[in-house]
Amino acid sequence: MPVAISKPAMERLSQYRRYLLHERQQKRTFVFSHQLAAMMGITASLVRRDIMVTGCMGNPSKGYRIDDLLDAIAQLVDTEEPTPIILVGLGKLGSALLGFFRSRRPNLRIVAAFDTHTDKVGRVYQGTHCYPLDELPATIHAQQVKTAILCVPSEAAQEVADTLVVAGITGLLNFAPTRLYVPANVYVESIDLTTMLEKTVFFARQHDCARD
Amino acid sequence: MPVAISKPAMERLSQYRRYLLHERQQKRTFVFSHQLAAMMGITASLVRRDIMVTGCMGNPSKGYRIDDLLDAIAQLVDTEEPTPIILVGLGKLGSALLGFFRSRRPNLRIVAAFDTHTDKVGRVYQGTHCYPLDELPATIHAQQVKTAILCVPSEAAQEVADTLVVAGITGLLNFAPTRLYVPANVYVESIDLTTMLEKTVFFARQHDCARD
DNA sequence: GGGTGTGAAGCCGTTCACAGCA
DNA sequence: TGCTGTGAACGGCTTCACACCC
Repeated sequence: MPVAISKPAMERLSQYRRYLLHERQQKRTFVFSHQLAAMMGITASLVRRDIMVTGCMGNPSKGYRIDDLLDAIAQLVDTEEPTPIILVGLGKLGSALLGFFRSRRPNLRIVAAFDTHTDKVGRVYQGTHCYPLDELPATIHAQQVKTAILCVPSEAAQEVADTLVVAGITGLLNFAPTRLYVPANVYVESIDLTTMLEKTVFFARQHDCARD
Repeated sequence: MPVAISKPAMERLSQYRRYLLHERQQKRTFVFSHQLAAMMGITASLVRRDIMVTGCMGNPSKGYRIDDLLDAIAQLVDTEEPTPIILVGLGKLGSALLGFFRSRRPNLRIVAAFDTHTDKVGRVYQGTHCYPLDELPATIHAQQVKTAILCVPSEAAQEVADTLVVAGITGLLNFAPTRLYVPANVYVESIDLTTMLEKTVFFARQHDCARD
């Protein structure tokens, strides 16, 4: 672990990259921190702080070289080879996510999908093969998979998570609205869609009241 | 706005509720703060702090009455009538979300979906009718919708968001990987799935290195 | 004794402020 | 002059610590 990166900083780096890639396509070669800040809706200091952890150096009159930034971010957050990922649970949400993640970052490849339903097993969804759950450990070992996306119903989530952890998964992106109990050496990122919607509704109402 | 609730507190209240509803189904009538804390993976003090803002009072020997808590949370975060919500963008992700949110909180009803593709308009997805985009303002006004879920491609997101805001939307749950520029009286909650996956991959690797 | 309610302290991410530099 | 790099200050959320109560 070369440098410690906080979770919010990590999220921002991922988003800087998206913007930088876009800018590079426009043949631009330099950016100022305040430009990144403006498009992210944050302060320029924060951008510079984030860039500090990448070790990238800017130039007071030109700003940061986009290629340097992209390399630095890639070196910090990516591996050399594409990272294999698996997805468990091919319900509506699961297969939508398969499609969503396909064709985003080419370095993040969903190499296999898993489901219990026998009618799904063997078929191909969004270009990804579906296997039965009991092939999980073999696939994880064979491809050295470390990250899994979990889209199974809440009731099954903990059990599947246990299987994944035993098989060697150390990172879980969890869409089931349940807390997962995992060992300390496993990272869980939960996206609780219902909670997010309730939160949006709540603040929508609050903002509505506050309007003049 | 009776009490100020921070964003993290709001998320936790939504999650307490899920657990409390589950407990009530098991015929349990009281909980201690440390029980809620254990299942959320947080400290008991934090739970008590959150409960403080609801105005609910506990009993040192019994804990909190579950019905009281549920009422207090509902009063704080819900409206009396079901809240109407619209969803824009019926791609794979959009229709998966329609299905996901249907049958979750009955008080949050997705009353209509919208898309530009003429072959989708007029059809029914997951029990929800799909309308063309130009009917957005009429529907928002007619049903007094304040919250919208945005699942359109990045390129279209800002334009659609502008339309929504003009029509009176004050809360946006955005799945497009772009920052949205909106007036200060509009709340935006963005779920950046690609960033979340990158984040998970990054910390998965870090945790993997740190294991003994 | 064990749990609640809450002032006070702590922590960590963000912002400020400014020296250094092109 | 205007931007970068960064120590110092700030602020808000979380945790500590403890009085009070059953």
